[in-house]
Amino acid sequence: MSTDFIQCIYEELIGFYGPQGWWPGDSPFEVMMGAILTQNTSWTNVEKALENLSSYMEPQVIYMMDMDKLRKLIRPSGFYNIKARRIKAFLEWFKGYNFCVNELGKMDITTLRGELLGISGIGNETADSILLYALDMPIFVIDAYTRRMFSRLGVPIPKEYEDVQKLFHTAIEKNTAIYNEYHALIVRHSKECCRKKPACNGCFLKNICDFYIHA
DNA sequence: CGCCAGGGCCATA
DNA sequence: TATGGCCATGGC
Repeated sequence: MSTDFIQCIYEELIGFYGPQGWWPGDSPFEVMMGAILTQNTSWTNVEKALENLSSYMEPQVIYMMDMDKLRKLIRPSGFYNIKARRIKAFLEWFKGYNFCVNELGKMDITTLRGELLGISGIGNETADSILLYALDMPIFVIDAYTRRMFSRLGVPIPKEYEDVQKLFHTAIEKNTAIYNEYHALIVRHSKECCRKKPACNGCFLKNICDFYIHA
């Protein structure tokens, strides 16, 4: 059963790597900006952009900021024309909640997710990253690493984002801290191990994988 | 030099 | 529904 396997992999990863303490960021708003900036972009480049933004890191300030200035500041993160537009679109929506994180935190998670997805430039992964890592809401983030890692380990992964998410929501208890750690661990392991050993051969997950999937 | 990174939108069939 | 093109920088 792949749900047991998914639980088990979490235990293995947390045992091996320990807690990851995501998301790196000084405030929920910075996490939201990072979530947009990191779309298809390496985190090291995002860090440069966030550093450039650091003295302006308040929603009202960036909302008022000249577009050309914003473009220039986030340039290192790549796709800077599009991302500047996406940040402005997000802030235009956020203004409706008085740029107040606490107001978002009081909302029903399904309603809020729907609103985030309605913003141009916010898709499934970015929305869920904001919900989980900026607002501490219990939702599992699915990304390319998650799909690749588990399909390589032998778990059949659906095509639709929501279907993959359901798989993890079913397998793991609904717990924000665990969802937070698990996704971070998947990213950590994917960067550290799977990139060097594309089939996950010989890594410490191999035995558990053989036991559950190939038994 | 080429490849890719913690996606998402849009046009086309 | 499902591909394919596009956006762009910096690390390796």
